[in-house]
Amino acid sequence: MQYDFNQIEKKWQDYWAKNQTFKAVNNSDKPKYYILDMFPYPSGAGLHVGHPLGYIASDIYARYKRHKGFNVLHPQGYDSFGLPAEQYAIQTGQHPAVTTEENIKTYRRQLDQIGFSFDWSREVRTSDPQYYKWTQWIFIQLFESYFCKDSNMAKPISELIAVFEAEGNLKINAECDDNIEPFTAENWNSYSSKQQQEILLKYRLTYLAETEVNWCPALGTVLANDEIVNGVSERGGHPVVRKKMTQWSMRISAYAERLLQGLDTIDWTDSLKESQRNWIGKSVGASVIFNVIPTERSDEKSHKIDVFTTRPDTIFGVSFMTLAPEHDLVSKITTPEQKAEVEAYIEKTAKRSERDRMADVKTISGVFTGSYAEHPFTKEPVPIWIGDYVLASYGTGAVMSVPCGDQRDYDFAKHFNIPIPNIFEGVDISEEAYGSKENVKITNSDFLNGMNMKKATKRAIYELEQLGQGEGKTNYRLRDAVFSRQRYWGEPFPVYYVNGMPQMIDAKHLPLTLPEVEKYLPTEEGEPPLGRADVWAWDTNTNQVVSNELVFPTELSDEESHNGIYPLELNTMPGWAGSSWYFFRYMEEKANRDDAFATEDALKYWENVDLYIGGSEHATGHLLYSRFWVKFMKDRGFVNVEEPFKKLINQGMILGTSAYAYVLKRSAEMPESYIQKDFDKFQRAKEFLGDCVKSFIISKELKNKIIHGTANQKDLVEILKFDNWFNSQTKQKELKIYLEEVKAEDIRRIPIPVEFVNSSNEIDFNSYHKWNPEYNSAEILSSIADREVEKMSKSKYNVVNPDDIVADYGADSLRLYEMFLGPLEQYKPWNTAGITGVHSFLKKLWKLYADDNGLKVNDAETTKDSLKTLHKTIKKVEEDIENFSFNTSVSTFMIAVNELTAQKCTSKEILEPLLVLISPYAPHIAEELWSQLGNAESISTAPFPKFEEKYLVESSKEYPISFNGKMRFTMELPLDLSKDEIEAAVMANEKTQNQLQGRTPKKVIVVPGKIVNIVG
RNA sequence: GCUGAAGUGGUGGAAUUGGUAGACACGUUGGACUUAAAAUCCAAUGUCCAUUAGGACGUACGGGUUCAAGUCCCGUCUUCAGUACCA
Repeated sequence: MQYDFNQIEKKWQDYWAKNQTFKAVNNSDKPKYYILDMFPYPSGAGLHVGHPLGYIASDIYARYKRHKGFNVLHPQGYDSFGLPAEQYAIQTGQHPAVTTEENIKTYRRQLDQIGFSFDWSREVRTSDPQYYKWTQWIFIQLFESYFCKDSNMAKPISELIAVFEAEGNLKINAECDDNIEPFTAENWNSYSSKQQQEILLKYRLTYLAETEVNWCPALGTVLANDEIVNGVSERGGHPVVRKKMTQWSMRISAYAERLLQGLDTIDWTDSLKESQRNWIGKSVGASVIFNVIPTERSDEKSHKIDVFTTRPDTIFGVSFMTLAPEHDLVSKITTPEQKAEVEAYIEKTAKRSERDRMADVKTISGVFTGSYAEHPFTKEPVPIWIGDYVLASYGTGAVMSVPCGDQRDYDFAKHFNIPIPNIFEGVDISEEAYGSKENVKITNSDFLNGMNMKKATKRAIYELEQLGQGEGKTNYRLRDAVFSRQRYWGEPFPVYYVNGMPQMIDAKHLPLTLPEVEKYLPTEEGEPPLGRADVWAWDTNTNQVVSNELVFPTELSDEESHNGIYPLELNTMPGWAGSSWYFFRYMEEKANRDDAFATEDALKYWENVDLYIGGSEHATGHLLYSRFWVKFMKDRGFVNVEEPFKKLINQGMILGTSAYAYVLKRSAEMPESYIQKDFDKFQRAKEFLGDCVKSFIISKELKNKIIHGTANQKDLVEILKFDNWFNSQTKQKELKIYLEEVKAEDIRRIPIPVEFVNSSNEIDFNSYHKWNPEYNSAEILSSIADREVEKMSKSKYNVVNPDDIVADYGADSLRLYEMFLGPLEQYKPWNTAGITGVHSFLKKLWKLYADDNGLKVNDAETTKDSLKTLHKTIKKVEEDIENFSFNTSVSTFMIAVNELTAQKCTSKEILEPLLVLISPYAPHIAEELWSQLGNAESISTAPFPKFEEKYLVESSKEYPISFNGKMRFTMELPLDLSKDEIEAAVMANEKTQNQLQGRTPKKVIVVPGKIVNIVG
């Protein structure tokens, strides 16, 4: 009986599918457990070995939970709207739905052969109209809601309208746009419908607003910040301009405080919570209004500068103000004398990206506007500057500068010779600002003198309020999220426009499906791709999508004479729309999904996700938006939970181990990109060529030490050793001289596909030359590959496809190896060579149960050793899984199998439970052996073995005997000895006397069961 | 700049509360089997010194606490990720 993994794995995957082994049920006596992976975007490239890492971990946990008696929901689906399919459509004209369908098929095939215990009957796809119908529905609910600050929750907009009708907006405490004019009930009732709609938009949780975007006219599209490099588009290098566009926004800022507070209730990693906290960016302080002093020549009335500060206690330390160069007031308050300089500065700043402004902290720049503001208390004039260290996008885009208390203000003041008044008692500020909030008293500050920060802050706010020039304020960095995309392959908005005002399509007519277009590009006028659709208007008479031609031209129509056919929204929703609620959809079985996104019963039963596994790159995107939508849905009574994901684990990325060879050929026509211009890499290349067997490279660290002059004697010895080694070998010397003459452009570094490099880093040139004959005549080609760890990518030829691994070693080997690589959350390199280790482990495991003559397992008596091995393993594996330390349990299995093999164990009593332990990790081999042992049911139904301490109790211990903390030898002693008895036994040992060489120990430390340390 | 994570053999990594550093694998070397190769099995394998016995050094670097430090404390460096000069 051989371990035929291909046959076994196929057999059990078919069995699971046929018997629906992993189908979850929505009612059960067992406790529920919902374990979810971040669903994948089905890209055209298919899976590489990095993708399944998180799925394997969650699958192990899901299978483990089933053994532990839980009703487990472990679904999978596809985030199938997205840019790559659209780009492919633009290039090839193929409908994104078609390519997406193909990609999903590939993904499914690849996932299936890894043996996941997914309940595929609950699959979701965000691009499926039956799914996005409900995404559109949620959008409508957001539109029909506002955020009540009194009750701190979302409420139906109808309630707000009722208030407006009864008392206007004077008393209402609701989250809204900044530019709200107060109105009475009378005003409201006299407004036209359009005016009322405009006002309501300012309160709705999703609303239309003018937003600044990075517009690239050449591409006809909006670009993300990281798609722009040096002011031009990353692809194509086209110019990018800032442009205002009307877009849908989500009022996520209303939920800032709840999103922050909620973090304390969920079990996520501290680093992840920290990045969300930073993103929300709460700061408590005050807003202060400074009146600009009008000059004779400046225009009209006085302007007001609103600043936000976290340190109102330092208000008497203000010696200047700084506005962001983009600040609206700049053009209004700049004096004619300063105008030229200010404008030049603004132009200069506009070219710098925010990243640029941020990275460069050394350069201090700014310009005086010529104007002054009046200090609210002292009434002294305060000069107003502009400086690019103040960002327009945060707070009010203006700062009251307190150089004695803030280092950036201090540097700015020093640079421009602005006075630095000291308001801290007994603090020296001649060298730097005093940023600490603790242990200091305020001075030179009128009514704040002698107070500490806390007290002074309170008092300053009180005094500002008395003057009407400020108030206590909490500021959040979190901005409302733009929700429109100028793309084709996304959810259409269920929105049509009457007189320019957005109207929702009634939920019962959803889904509003994507129209057909002949091209997936923006229109020539710069409209989104949906602008190309011919049939894209809403007929309110029939509630159907009809031809655009039926829409009355706006100039001819007013509301009365309209024919009831209106243009539909041309934008689509962003990628995070569908992913913000998909975890609820899985809760419902497909049969019941027509009338609700999930039934109440299903939502009540599954509540929220118990364990969520995915990449940390979603920390502030998906994971924040989902929390926002769930809170909203809770407020409106659609779901019962406040948070979507109770526990969350980030899996680290698996990196590729690229291989490079160095080629020396002066006249070769080789791609420019292979030339090593980087000095370090050039040196490395020379060393590789100089000695293809072993390369000694001075580490980067050592180089840095030499540069910084911090190398110690030991480091210098290292360097000398390297030189000696290189010089002592004549052949090397010749080669070295030869290489000395070599110019950087003579050495090429060529990527070698990883499949042509063996585990000893030797390059298989036969295969390589067949694949690429270009370098057949190269003068020298390093025969050993230089390895580099980088992201897996096609262009680096380091992608490893799981299909190949499964074909060569089997899914169980792949699963074990992915776990064996290292801790789940860590970034780690993939190296296929190492898989032989886990593969031969599986073979050894098989041999424990079966040999050429068939099954070896029998009813033999258990031995003490075997029981000990088994229970040690149970204990460790259980602890490991609970701690998500999957790498260490693989080692534990190896140790167990090595031990049981050495013990020649054949006892069913030992070997049967061992299979259950291994089955979450290597389910196929476990199922096969389990059924060979005569079990009719799938191993997934078996309970997890129970650990029993009694098998691990020892009677003696191999004590390490240390002298001054250094272990010298070990001594086997019974565990029931007292401290004194242990000491006596150790002192009587001949080796102890050898170590002491006649000295009398000063002290003997005995920790029973642990260690003996002899001092002296 | 700030925030977070990390730094252990040739490589991936282990050491869960301070108690035998390097488990388990990969790789390497030697051996067995074989006409040969593959597969499999056995042995060695942190570095240095020593014929052996054994010894010295060793967890990024420099200090400290302790009978005992990879683990705790202080300082420094490096790498990776994120970022918003956050007033």
